[in-house]
Amino acid sequence: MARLMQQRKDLMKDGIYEAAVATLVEHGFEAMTMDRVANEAGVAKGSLYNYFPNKLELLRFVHDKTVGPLHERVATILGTDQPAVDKLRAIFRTWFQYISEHRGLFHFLFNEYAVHVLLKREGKTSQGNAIRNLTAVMEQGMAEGVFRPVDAGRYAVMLFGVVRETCERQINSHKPLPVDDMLDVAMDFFLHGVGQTATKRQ
Amino acid sequence: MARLMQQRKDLMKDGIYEAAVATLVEHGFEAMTMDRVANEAGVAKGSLYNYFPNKLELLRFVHDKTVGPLHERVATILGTDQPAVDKLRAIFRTWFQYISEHRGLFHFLFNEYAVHVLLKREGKTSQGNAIRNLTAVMEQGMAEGVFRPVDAGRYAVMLFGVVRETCERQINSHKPLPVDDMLDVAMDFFLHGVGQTATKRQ
Amino acid sequence: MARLMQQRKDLMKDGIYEAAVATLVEHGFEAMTMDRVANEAGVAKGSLYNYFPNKLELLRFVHDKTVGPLHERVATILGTDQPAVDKLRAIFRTWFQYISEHRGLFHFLFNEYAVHVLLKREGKTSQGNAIRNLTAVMEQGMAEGVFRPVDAGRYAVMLFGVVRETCERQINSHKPLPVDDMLDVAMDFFLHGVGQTATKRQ
Amino acid sequence: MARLMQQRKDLMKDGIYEAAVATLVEHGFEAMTMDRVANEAGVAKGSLYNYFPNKLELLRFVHDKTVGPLHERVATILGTDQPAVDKLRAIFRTWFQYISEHRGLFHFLFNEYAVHVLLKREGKTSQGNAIRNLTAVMEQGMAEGVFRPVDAGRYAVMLFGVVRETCERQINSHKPLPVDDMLDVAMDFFLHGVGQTATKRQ
DNA sequence: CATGAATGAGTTTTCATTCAT
DNA sequence: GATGAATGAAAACTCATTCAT
Repeated sequence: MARLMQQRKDLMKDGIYEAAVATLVEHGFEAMTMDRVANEAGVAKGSLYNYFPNKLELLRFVHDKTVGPLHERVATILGTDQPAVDKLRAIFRTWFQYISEHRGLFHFLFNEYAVHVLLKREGKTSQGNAIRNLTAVMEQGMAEGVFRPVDAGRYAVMLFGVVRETCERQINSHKPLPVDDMLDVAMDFFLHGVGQTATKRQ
Repeated sequence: MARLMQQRKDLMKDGIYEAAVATLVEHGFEAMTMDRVANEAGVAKGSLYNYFPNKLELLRFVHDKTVGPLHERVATILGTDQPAVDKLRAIFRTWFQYISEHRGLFHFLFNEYAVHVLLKREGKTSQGNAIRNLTAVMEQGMAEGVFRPVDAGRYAVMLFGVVRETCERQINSHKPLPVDDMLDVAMDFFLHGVGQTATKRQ
Repeated sequence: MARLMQQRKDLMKDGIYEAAVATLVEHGFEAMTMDRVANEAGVAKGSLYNYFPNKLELLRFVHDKTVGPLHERVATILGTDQPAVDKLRAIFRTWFQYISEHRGLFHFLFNEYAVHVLLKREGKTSQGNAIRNLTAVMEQGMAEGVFRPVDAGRYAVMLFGVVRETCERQINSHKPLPVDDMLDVAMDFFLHGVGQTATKRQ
Repeated sequence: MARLMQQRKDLMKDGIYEAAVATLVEHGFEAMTMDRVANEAGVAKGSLYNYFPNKLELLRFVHDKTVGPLHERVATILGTDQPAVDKLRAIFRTWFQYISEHRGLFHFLFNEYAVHVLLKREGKTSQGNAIRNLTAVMEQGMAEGVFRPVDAGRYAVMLFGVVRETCERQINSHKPLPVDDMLDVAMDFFLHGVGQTATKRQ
């Protein structure tokens, strides 16, 4: 009985979630009004407030539900004992795949100022998390001797920039690229840079 | 006579521009109301509409007037006959300096969804422009033989990602880094990547 | 059988009554929502409507159940064969004690506009009742010869004003006075007024 | 020019004031919505906010504009060098007259819980003011030897209760009494009380 | 009967835009 | 052209009431 109720409740939350995402993707953040979400979800405006105390909380829910699985998958990868390079490939692949499957949410999650502000309050921006993870892998790679000794944090930032911008292009492009393709290019850039005479460095 | 009128008009537009920027920086994008801009500019709200048909057009103007000088400086650099690597350094330096000097405007210029939508219409986002420029330099570098032969466009995208994310960190950081520092790190990453055994590639 | 049901029903109504009073006292009239009452009573919001057809009726019930005992006590006093002055003292004492014990409900019971409107319909406001009672005692006192011959109804009104305002001060004061104290002062004012040369009247 | 503008502005404020009062009188405080006020005033809802930053401020304005003149008249009386009894008569007359002229506002100003709360924040309830004034006159009367030596503050409270309740009856009565009549009765009660054998006190 | 999710009209407030002066 | 009051369409949020389970 209680189980059924809970299921029902979850179903409703999921419905609202999907409506919110649809609204977000279709009209952007500024236009995501409670009215539209309710309308899209096919429920009354007031009903939204039975599930989320306010718009912010709904936003948070959308964010968490969207980003959560991604974080989990990445966490799993980080927990393995693969070499750094393999972890990196796996993480990149996860991201690229995820992005390819959730094209519309990308802008919302990464670019939206409001979301940025909203989530920064709690110090849990997606970027922050991602960069922390990348930093860990960078350090592992340096320990393994496969990465040059650099400032792991700052290179993680740049690395994240590479991935992010790649994703953004993927999203906005009319003919999206295969995941493996993106992966190879990013790894190549990351590992070797663009300079021709890399030997000089030695 | 007409010239004087035009000057007068331009002066007014400039005043409004500065008021808009001040409002933007001080209160953020969401809170940039016509009321506040008018107030900041010391003119009546209605007067704004004598110079800009609507808020969007005002935003466009602000964007263009803000980003314009940046584009010009970059264009100048592109027009010189320096080697690709030097051009790149110069462009990066320009950007980093610019960002450091316009911290408050960063989100508005690069990330704000509304601006994105606003400017995408004409295919002239800052990103688009920047990446086109970087692609040109990449191609020059390859022609010079200092860059490996790669897909210039896609590497330009990643390169832009490096710069953009670096800028974003710079903006959000409590203790911003010196421009030269950012520059060295970005160039190092760009040229050599992170991989240790670069020699293997040969 | 039916009796048990009725008892059960009454029990429920009492529970709701107490919850309503608690809400009223804690959060004030404006914030007394059906939600809060249900919550406080530990029943479902919908259940309230099995016992009261609507919020107004609940309010009416709360009012009556709260004021009822007061009326009864006063009625008992009126029914005795004490002299008017003693009755008056007894009634005043009853009121002052009651107010001291129900501080939080005062506004709701005496001043709240909504309640006023709500109850005026039936011409049975607390004030109306109280003044009728006072009028009776005034008349008795005049018959006994201890009160001057005056317009009983109008003096009853003023007398009620004395009591009411005293109560209101008591409620709003940070250091409430002892009941006997209030009583003595009110009786003194009522009997003698403030004029110095009362003898002149004779 | 500026004068005309100011006049225009004041006219609007007055219009809103009157609309607010009308709404208040007709429907009570709870039902005084900005919508209704705007409607009653014949202006757009948004226009209200050009004159009052929020509903509370509108309320405050209504209160002040309503009560202000009364306070002024009373202050004038207090400033004279009449004997206490004459001052009292004059003050009472002012109140009774004022009440007779503003019947509908009475409940709002004296009985409304919300107003009470609202104004208590600033320690400027009408009651507070009135009682302070009465206390001063009480003290003067005692100094003059025409009033018995009593606790001026507490008797002022009761005195105010007399006046207030008289006013309230006046408001709610179908056949209001002449001001002079109310005045005589109140003064008589105040000076002599109701007790027959006042001589006993001596 | 008990429940509590669903409803939707109603509330305050904001703000881009218009327009009479 | 300049002004700023007037507008009204949203927006977020509340809450008494209903009703399927």
